[in-house]
Amino acid sequence: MSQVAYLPPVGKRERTKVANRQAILDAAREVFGELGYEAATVRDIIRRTDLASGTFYNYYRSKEEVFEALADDGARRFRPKLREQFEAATDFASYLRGAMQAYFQFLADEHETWQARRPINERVPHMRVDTPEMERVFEEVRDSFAIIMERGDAPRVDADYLAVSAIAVAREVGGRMLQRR
Amino acid sequence: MSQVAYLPPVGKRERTKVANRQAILDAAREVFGELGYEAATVRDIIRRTDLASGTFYNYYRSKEEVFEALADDGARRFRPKLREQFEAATDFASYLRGAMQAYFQFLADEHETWQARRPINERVPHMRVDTPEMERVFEEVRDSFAIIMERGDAPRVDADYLAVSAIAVAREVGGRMLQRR
Amino acid sequence: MSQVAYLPPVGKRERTKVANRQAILDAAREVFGELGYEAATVRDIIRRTDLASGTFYNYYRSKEEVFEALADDGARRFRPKLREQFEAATDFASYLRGAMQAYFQFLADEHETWQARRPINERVPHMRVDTPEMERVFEEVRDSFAIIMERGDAPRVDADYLAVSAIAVAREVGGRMLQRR
Amino acid sequence: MSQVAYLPPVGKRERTKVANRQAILDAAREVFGELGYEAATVRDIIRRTDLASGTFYNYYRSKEEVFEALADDGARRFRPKLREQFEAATDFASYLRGAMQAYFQFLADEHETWQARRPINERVPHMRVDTPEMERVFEEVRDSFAIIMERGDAPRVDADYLAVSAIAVAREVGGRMLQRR
DNA sequence: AATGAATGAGAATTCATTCAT
DNA sequence: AATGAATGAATTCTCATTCAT
Repeated sequence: MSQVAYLPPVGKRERTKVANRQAILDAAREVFGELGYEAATVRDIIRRTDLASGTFYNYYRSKEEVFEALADDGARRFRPKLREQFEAATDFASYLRGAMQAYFQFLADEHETWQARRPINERVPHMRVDTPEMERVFEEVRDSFAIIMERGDAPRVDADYLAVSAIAVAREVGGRMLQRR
Repeated sequence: MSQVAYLPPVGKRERTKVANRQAILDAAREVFGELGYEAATVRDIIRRTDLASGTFYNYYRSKEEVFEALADDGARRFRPKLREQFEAATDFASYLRGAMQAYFQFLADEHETWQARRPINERVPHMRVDTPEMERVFEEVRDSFAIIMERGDAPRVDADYLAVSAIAVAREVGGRMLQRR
Repeated sequence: MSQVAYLPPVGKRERTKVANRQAILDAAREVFGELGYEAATVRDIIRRTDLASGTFYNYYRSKEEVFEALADDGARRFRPKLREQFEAATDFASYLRGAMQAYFQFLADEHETWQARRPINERVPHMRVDTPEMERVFEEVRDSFAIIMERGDAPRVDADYLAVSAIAVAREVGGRMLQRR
Repeated sequence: MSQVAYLPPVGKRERTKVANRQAILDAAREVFGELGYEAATVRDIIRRTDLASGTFYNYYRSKEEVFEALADDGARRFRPKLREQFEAATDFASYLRGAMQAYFQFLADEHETWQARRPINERVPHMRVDTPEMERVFEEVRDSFAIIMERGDAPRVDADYLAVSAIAVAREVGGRMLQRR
């Protein structure tokens, strides 16, 4: 409050656009986690923020858009962990195990987020792999599978389907894990 | 007023309640398939019907309820097909293959229905296996796995997790299949 | 259908119209008492009955009508008590006291009914004295006042206004009494 | 589109919230006066206004709430008139007479409002003296009675009951006066 | 006369979005 | 860029009433 001169005033107005964008994202994560995607409203989100309702629209055009941003953000943050597992893996089994565990850990850490995210993935039919970052996660998994399978003695399986299946299992099992809290 | 004698008027009043219930269910299947669960409204459903808006509420209390009824109905109709596969299966692999194919076929046959159904399963966190009939499908799969694994030389794996995983993969792959139409 | 001759059928159908009319009236008394006039619906009333919804309309045309019938019925039952007080009264004061007490007793006995009745009286602007029987109660009070005042040494006051005022006070005080239960 | 430069458009946006709140209150007074409390709808009220339907809910949560605000407002405006009568009164009778007349005058001036107000007071059982300002009117009357009775030669009567009765009579007689227009 | 499902008008209310400040 | 009141379309759902049986 008392401030050394030359420091910009501290108040709502001083927020950077970046900070506002993040504030909305964080609020949305909470709200989707608590209410689910469908029940959540833009008002719910903006209410958790100290921004005004109109301000939401300076950053996102709709609930859908903020949801996608959220999913994208999660995928982006998860990818490095996946990469680590790939680098540490010695064979297919160890990669799969590591990646699954990493995912479950990530899920546990974000709990609400992912609880909320799932609905979206499926609610809009084509949203399975459908933010850019989610697509990159899929590619990462598929390519890792391909490399490891080639490298080793593993059976030749279509890497695409394998990746899809592994991701499906990870989600399903992860989701159940969370439901049991 | 003027009516051909001996021909009773054919109005909604003489429909059986069963027929009305089914008409709503059918309309809902279409609507969820076309618009997705979230976008669909009760009005959309009833509009596809020649019933009055208030009549919907004589049968279902909400969009949720009709959706659940739909899911339940689908699961109930799928179960016999699953049973057939179990009876025809000679080993684990053949059961898995048969069940998956049966599922994909069922999906293809119902297209819209399932496209719509998925959203719900996931939107409400606990809805994965959560209408009574869906639970019975899960049990059927799990028990079939258990029996087949015992019977044969298959590796001992937790049948619960295996069933969950197989179902997740079936859904995911099936969903993608439909998305490509 | 096939019935032993000479024995009237036992069942809903055997109800007399009088009994049905009374059943509706009784149900309405309860419902208005519990929900208040405005919140009460015809459905609420008929539900307390073992009659079908359509049957209501064989007896009363609307919620208003059944309410009026209720008010009328109450007034009709109260009038004799008022008459007793008049006959027992020796002077103005004793009549007023007796009538008030009789009213409060009547109110206490019917509790729900009157709790419910009041709303109506006032909700529809002209309903103060406005069922035939309520008008007769008013006349009874006014005439009793007039007779007693003439008979005695009482001050000459307009009997109409006096009756209106006395009734107003009785209602107000009676109402408050009930509110304190 | 074409606008005189320098003259800002006059739209609802620049109204003060106070003006909007008052506009709704005024519209409600009219509507309740014309239709009665029960028949009136929020739509009727907002329609008399040049506000949008949703705007109603920015100010009041329901028909009930706006009604209470109306009653409160009336009582607040009446109280000073009552005070004047108290100050001008020389004895109990003159106060009672003055207060009654002031009330009838107030009623006549507001006609519709009060015609409408009564229903509410009674519909909800405890609403007799129940907005803060109405309670203050009651207290004013009671205290005035007490002071005047102490001051003078008046008979000792419970001031509470006396006030209740006087108010009841004033309402009833006033109401009848209005009904005869 | 009784039944009770069907009707459909209409009420309350929410909510994404706009836009003057 | 932020604000937050205003907007009004849209939705859910209730309910009095009808009417075929």
